[in-house]
Amino acid sequence: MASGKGGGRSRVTADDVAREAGVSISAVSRVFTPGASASSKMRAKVLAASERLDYMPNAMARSLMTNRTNLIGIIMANFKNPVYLSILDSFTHAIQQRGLRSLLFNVSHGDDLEGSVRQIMEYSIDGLIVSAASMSPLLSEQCRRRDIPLVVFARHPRNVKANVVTADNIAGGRMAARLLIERGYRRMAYIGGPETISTSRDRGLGFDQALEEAGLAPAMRVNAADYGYDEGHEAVDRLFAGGDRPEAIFCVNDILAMGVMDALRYDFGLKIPDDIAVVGFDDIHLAGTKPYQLTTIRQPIDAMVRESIDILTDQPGKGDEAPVTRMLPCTVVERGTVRKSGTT
Amino acid sequence: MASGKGGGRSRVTADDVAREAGVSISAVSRVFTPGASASSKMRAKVLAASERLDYMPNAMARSLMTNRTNLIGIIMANFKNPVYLSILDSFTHAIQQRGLRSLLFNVSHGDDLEGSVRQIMEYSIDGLIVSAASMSPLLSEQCRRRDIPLVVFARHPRNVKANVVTADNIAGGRMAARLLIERGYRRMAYIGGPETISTSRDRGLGFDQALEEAGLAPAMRVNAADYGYDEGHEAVDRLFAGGDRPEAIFCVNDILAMGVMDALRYDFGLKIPDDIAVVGFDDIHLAGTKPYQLTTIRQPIDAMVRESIDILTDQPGKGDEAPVTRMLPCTVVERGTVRKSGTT
DNA sequence: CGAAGTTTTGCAAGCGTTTGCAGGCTGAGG
DNA sequence: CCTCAGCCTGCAAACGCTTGCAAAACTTCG
Repeated sequence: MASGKGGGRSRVTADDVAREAGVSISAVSRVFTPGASASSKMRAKVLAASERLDYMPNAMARSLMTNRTNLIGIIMANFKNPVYLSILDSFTHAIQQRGLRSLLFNVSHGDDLEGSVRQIMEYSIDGLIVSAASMSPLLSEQCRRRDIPLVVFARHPRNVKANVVTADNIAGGRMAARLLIERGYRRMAYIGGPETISTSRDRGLGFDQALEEAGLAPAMRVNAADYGYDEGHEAVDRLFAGGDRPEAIFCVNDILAMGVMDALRYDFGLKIPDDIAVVGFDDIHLAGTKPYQLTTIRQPIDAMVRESIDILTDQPGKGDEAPVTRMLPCTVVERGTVRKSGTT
Repeated sequence: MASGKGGGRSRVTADDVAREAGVSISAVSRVFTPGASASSKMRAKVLAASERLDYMPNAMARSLMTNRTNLIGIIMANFKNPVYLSILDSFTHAIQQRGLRSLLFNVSHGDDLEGSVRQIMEYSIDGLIVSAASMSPLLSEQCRRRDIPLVVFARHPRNVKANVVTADNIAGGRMAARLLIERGYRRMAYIGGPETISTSRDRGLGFDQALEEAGLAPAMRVNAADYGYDEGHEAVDRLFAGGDRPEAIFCVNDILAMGVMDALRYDFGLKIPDDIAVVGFDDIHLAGTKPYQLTTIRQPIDAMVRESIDILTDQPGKGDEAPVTRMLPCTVVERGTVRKSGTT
């Protein structure tokens, strides 16, 4: 029966506040429920009592009745690429702005996705964002069954039925190609990531499309084993092993491009952009640093994030609607790894 | 098969499973509660029924009874420094390993901490990790009042009563100094972060201590406005404005050190380590890349994280114990920004 | 001043679990 | 065959909140 007495050991409940304020429990509840009706007199009494007792509604109990937890799940896997820190920043911020909370799941350490799915579902979250390579059909099936809106972020899986928010990677690939063509480069290479990943495929696809439209040969192609700096070195080694060196390299993302640039400069003694051009993707903060000055294709992260949250929060009304796909345009960020003049 | 009539619209509850299996609700509950007693026959029936119905206990309802949410809150602010991506990786992984979940709060966008605190407390989390500069006494007070174990991570605030897990920053600063002294450097500078931050203070303190012990003058000192690459440039400008150039610069962290290195090389045309030495702190992944090859002091992130979670999960038993402080040792990671031989 | 209309308020029935308690069942010992 | 432990199991009371419903309180107006 510890209401206000002693040191405040046990939690203060609505009941305590009600007693303290001389009103009913429902009254307390209504004061803390945005839409509910309550006279200003009562509101004042309850608020004062809550203040005195340092009361705070229990989110668990509330969600039991309302069926809403205000929790948004975020599944992430790639904790090596700094761009994901920006993404996380953007997501958590957007989520908090709307009075929601972020439940973060890490599926990178070989923690099997399937197992995690169970753990996630126990919390009956209000929405789920998947920003990880592995998008199992199981997951989308579970979400559908439980009516949990799902957004796949920055990936475009073919086999699952889910909302998708992504950059227009194909168009982004084309931008890279057109920029290089315009500047007089002809023999191109594309260094992608694992072939299974849609972003890697799409960027390469767009790149080749634009090359073909310009009557050029398709890009020489190497797939890095993973998105990372070190993989960039290894990819260049393989690319150059063929003997036929390209004039320009388009990389599936910035962190890889940085590894590529350093391999070109330090291992092969090439000058960028004089000897060879490099274009990246993402526009991470480090791409703008002095040693790199990387020309790159920027994804509109913030806009993509906003779009994702919008879809999640709008969904409840619609229920069985067909999943939507939003592709947001990329932009070219020109720095110093592609020469300016279009010489031949 | 989709069990529930109509297509599985509403959640499957223990009640449904009980009916399906021909047992009581309590039986279902006990099967899903690790310690509880249940005959293997009943267990089998319940498990089979749950499988058929795709049942999953509701974490909210459970925590209402048990008073445990299995939720660990993480408060973070610095989403620009890549080291925090590793930290987050490590934390989420460790948390999930123990069957807990991570609730992530971003307090970087000027979202006031005070307001966030309320939002956090509503979820009656089982533990809280604060890895942000701003550690208000209010927060620790609230945690104490609600009996929520609290760990301040990688910060060492003086004014709050809370558990603290941090690297031994003073010793780390000394390591940097001793390395530089041993290699024959004499006139040192320290580029710190905002003076209010304990890590910045402590690293500088240790650095100066070791200088004094060696009979050297204290380090010239500049404080960057924030931890970031760009701030490194600006700090060097201010440092060199005095006219008296140091032979070596110790930076409060790697990302700042990278900015410093590039300012030295590109703006002042200095060679590292021939003209000037640089030492960083953290050992982020990018510190090892070709253009930087930064010699740095590494914090044992994984160990610190494990220690933090241990404290959080042990705490419930102890309750009112005095807060503990754990300082873990750093190590020197030598690369190429300090010359090898100790010439004079 | 009283009737009709409009809030405001309290009651009580949930929400999906866990858990103390007591009755039921099982099997061993007499 | 009966008794007495021991385990299982179901009942029902929480946990802290929301919300439909109807009574109470206040307004407005004839």
